[in-house]
Amino acid sequence: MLDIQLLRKDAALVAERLAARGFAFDAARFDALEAERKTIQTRTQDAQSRRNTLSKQIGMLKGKGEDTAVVMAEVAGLGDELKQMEARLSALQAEISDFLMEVPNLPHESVAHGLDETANVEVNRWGTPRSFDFAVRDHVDIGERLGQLDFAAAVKITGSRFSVMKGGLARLHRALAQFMLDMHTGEHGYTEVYVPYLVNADSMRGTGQLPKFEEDLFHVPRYASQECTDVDKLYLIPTAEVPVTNLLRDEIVAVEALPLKFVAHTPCFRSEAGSYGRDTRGMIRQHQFDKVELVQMVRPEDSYAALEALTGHAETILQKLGLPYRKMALCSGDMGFSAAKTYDLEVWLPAQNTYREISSCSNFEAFQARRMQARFKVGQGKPELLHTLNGSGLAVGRTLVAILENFQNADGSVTVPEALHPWMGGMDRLIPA
RNA sequence: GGAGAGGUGGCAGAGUGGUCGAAUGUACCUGACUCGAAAUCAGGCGUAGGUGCAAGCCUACCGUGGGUUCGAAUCCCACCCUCUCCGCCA
Repeated sequence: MLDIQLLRKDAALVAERLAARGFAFDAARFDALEAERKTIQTRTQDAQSRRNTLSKQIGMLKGKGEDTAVVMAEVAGLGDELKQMEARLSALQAEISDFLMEVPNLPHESVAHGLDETANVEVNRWGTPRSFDFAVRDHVDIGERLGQLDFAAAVKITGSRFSVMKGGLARLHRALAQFMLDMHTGEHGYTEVYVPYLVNADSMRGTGQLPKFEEDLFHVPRYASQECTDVDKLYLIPTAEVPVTNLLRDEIVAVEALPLKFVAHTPCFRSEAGSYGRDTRGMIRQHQFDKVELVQMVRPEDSYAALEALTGHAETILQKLGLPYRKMALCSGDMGFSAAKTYDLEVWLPAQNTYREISSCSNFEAFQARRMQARFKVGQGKPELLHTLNGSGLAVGRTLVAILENFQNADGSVTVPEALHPWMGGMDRLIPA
């Protein structure tokens, strides 16, 4: 959510900056709503004030045993009108809040202008894509030839866009998550957290998934055999960002506690509505996948340095695994709803002969913090909104795909990167059965 | 699943219709005393919004949402959460 004070002061400027990301901000509507709100609020509060004064008088008179008829008569007329004004005011405030909740974050000044991914800027590349002296297979072929990746079984059990892994591949998947967690806790100073995979609507609003992106989410009724009204829905998390960032919702922490750095390994659930034709083959786009997520809460002045550091933490994983990648600075139109600045890390996939997103690292500035009232306090000072950041470190399923494709051998086996050996129980290759 | 108790300021804890945004204790901040500290004493000490150049004034908030009333922390309804006992369970 944007700062309403900023909108009141300069809606035109905000509209201009939002246009850079392809969002049409209706400044006229905002101004009209605000003007009416202001009038109604002032009038309502005046009426409330009068009622309170008169009611106190009644209390005093009764205390002294005097007659209250005159005052009672005066206050009697106030009731209906006041009720109407209060209703109108709260309707207006809800309208303004709904309006604001659908406005995306302002892009940081360093973000390139552009409306889609073609305007993204490559920041750097790491590693050299390997050249193969045999025909490369994609991860689906490799996994199925190993006899360790089974999409047919997943379709039978659940449906499309799920997968079943077995044996060494399942272990490799687990090893990846363990390796990432151990790196981030041991080397990068993050605190591991375990969090719920089902969250309430307030949490989804806090990080910005709601109200705009309901269709991307899976949800369940809070109780079995219950009609699903909004309040009674629990949502499956689309990323650990949601439960982890919401740890700070409605909290005020001492400035000494910052920065807070959390890492969580969770499954993620996405309905992938509207992407029916894309990445239908393989594990690239699944309804359920695992991810190790990095989350930071920092002082506002530190958040851009923290974004660089956090992105670096994700890059370290790719480097240790020996996976070639490139770092992209997203343009204004390609960033997520809540982000002020985002770097995507894209890993090299030989079978697709291209780089594919494996991590997305964003600074949300105070956008999420304002929605969820996540604040810090210096000494006895006034609470201030902190800045939130997060990034994948990394998406486990896609990392697995990258390993299968980059480290495949002519005989159908796959070499396990050395960094993962401690978690592989002596297994250094996956070999077809 | 059954039975009961309860949700009040950072914490503890009063308050069952009328100057209650809320006693008291404690923590915290400022000042006095002290070489310094402790102890003691005095004052301060929630969040959000509106209005004003400002001092300030006003409004809302006692788990959440409704309702009754001139007036609700207090009464009524629904929901959420916590705790205790029994049952069940990884």
